[in-house]
Amino acid sequence: MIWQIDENKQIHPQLVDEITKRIIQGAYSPGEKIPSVRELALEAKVNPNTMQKALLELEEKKIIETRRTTGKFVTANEADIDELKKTISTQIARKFAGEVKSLGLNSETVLEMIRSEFDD
Amino acid sequence: MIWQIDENKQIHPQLVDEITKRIIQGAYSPGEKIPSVRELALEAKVNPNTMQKALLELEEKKIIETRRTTGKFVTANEADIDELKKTISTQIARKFAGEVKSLGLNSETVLEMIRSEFDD
Amino acid sequence: MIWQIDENKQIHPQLVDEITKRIIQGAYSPGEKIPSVRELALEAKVNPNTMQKALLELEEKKIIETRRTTGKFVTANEADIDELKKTISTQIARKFAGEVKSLGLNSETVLEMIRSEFDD
Amino acid sequence: MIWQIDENKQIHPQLVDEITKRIIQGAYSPGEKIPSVRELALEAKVNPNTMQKALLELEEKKIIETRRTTGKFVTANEADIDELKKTISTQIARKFAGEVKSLGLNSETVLEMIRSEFDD
DNA sequence: GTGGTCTAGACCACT
DNA sequence: GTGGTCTAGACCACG
Repeated sequence: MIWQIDENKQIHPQLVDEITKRIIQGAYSPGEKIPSVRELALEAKVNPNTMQKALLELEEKKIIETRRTTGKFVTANEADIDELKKTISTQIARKFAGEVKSLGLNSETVLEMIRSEFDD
Repeated sequence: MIWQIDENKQIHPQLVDEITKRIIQGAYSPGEKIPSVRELALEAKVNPNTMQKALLELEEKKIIETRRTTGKFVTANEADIDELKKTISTQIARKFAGEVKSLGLNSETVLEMIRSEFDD
Repeated sequence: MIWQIDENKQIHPQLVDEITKRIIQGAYSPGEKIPSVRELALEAKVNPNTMQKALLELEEKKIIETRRTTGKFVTANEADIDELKKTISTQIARKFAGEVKSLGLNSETVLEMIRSEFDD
Repeated sequence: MIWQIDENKQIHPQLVDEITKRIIQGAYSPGEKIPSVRELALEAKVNPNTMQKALLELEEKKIIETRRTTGKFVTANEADIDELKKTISTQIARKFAGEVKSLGLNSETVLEMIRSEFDD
């Protein structure tokens, strides 16, 4: 699985986002074990410390949980994951809408642009 | 004019974006003088050096130009500015489309979300 | 290693030239790490920020590259470095030729002057 | 007559150099009147104050002289001018030789490069 | 200890 | 008062 990390921004927020995305997509499913910190760090070409920090943040958000000596697991509750998906989606949409509005684009133009992006 | 700067991200890219936005909106028009470095820095509550760096980047992108001891001016060529507007718009749209696609949302859902954002 | 900086001219272009020269000479070889920003700044008796700016310019010219938290390295590609040497040499020669031509000197005189300089 | 001024360097030294060059070439001959400060400033697209400062420096170097209410004149003494020409030429040659030596070029290569520049 | 960023404050050339 | 440059010193993320 590919990790796209921009070295010029802070790294662990990017890791958090990427893992969250994977959970939402179902790449890591509710109740499932996720790869070990070392494995993930290797994949992402990132220092294990940094990956550890990212996973800690996800745990604080109750998105994953640690079972000692066994590994880290995605939260079992599917409803929570669904809720998460909605929250993130609207966050992204809101941010996007804000940006295009501030450029002075009208909704027609914007919707058209989005449609053409989806036709690719 | 209001500056919304997030102190936790790098500042000068945010300044670049903000000024670019103003030029696209027409708040600063082609051929016109923009406020002095010091003035802008004061407005944005930012160190003049930081603003200077942002303006330098805009100059490298040929969006503004400097007349020594006189001030900085928006590029006179209106076609360039229009081009800029298109480029930026599609950039934003493409990024957004990429994000929502990677979350596994379909175009219907996405368009609906955008519409509801525009109804606010 | 000695740094000859003329305080009355802009400093960072001089730093750029000096470092470029060292790379061409092979004092810093392709693929090798160069001293840290702070170290170079200390050597050159210059503020680290100023050195940083100079190195940034070299990076934009693809002469050096940065590995975050590790250091800065000369571009590995030796052919590029060789190309660089040629480009710089002809640049200097062209500028010189332009100057002496505009003084109305003929090629004989010029060549003779150069020869005598090399006899020192 | 064309003036090539680089706005990013200090201006008046450039003016000094340019005028000196013209005198050496004979564009302004020994004993002759040179154009007025205003005229020169206009030609060079430079503030009259700046041109004035440049001419003052030339006067201090005894290259030109002011006759009140009449204008400024090139020093009458042709030997002086000739001396000047030699001094400047060797200065330029010495600087050039220094640069190419520090790049590690040998005299053969250098002489060849110069020749080819003169063949243009 | 590495690079990167920001602030504060100073000085310069030019108009 | 304009842009441009430099210094000094601080803090951050990362390894």
